Amino acid sequence: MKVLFFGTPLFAEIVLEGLLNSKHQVVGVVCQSDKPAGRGNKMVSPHITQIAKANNVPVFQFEKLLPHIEDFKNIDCDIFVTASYGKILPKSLLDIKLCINVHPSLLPKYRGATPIQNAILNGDVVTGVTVMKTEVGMDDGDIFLQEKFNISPEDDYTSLLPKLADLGTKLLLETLDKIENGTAKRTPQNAQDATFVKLLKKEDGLLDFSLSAESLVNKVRAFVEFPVACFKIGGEIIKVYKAKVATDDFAKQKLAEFEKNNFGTILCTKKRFLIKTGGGIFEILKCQAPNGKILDAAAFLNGYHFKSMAVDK
RNA sequence: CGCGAGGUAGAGCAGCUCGGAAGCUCGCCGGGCUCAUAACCCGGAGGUCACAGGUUCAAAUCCUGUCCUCGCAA
Repeated sequence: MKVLFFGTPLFAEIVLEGLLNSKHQVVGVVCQSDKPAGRGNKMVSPHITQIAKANNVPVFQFEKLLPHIEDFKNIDCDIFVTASYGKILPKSLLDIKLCINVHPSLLPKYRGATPIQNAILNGDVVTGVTVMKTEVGMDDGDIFLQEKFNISPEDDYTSLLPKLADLGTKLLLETLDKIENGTAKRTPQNAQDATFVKLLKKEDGLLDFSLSAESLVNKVRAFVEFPVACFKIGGEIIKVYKAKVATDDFAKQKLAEFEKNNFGTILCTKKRFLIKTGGGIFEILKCQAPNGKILDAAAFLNGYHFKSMAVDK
């Protein structure tokens, strides 16, 4: 089939690559417009544009889609496919052709912008990918295909996203085949079971050490790309990129030594970075001081001068 | 020219204000001690202080330029 693809970030890139390597033909890639980014605020194109250009696929970048409805009507294609495009498509656009979407969750659970992060954040063991009809409502269209996927305790957002994107690609290709030969079936979502997840904000990353160590580790895993889990000590922000719950004897012994201290107390600074929490011991494995590089805990501790032996409240 | 921080031994850092013998913590190599070690003791290797100019009797340190890295903001 001739596909017009809508998508912008990494998840969309992976699905697009899968489409390009399939028997289906991608007639164009629609992504968000260039934005100033990085030091110097230079204008940067979404990376997906390079993939499109490398495959000689035309790229369409619009600030708003609505003024370009007539242009879309003139594009020779059979179907629209969206994958993490980043904006809601107007009804007048969805009326032109059938439009299907790849969404990395078990819909109707986790409708919205950050399904992968929230699955990890909540400590889910199972998530999945859904291919459904794109509607004006947020991720509420009829489901074509859905498949579960196990989240490993070792997975963080960075490692899980490509796995779900690969699964999404597989389901998308199956759906396209079924639509093409007329065997596709749709199942409405059960709206009563729907949950919604919002865009993440900077302040969402702040770690609250009154919570359990396990939930803090989940936040680290979920937010590793953005906004990055962090805490303050002596007024300085320390970002945490990798952490675990410490349950070994050495850690337990340290916890016993500081039995009377409040949560947020740093238990050990020799070679391991342990912090007492409201439930268990939080161990930092990779972190970053302001202006510094991301370091292993041992390297970080060699040179870092603690201004306090407890995390700021 | 968006704002800011930095480049010193294999790693992480101090020293720069106020120029005058290259330091700390770890790692590495060798030896010692211990029932034991994520402990301790002794010794050792390892640096063109990012690069290029300038000032000076003397520059990691002061001045100018270049390259690279990172944080913030978007």
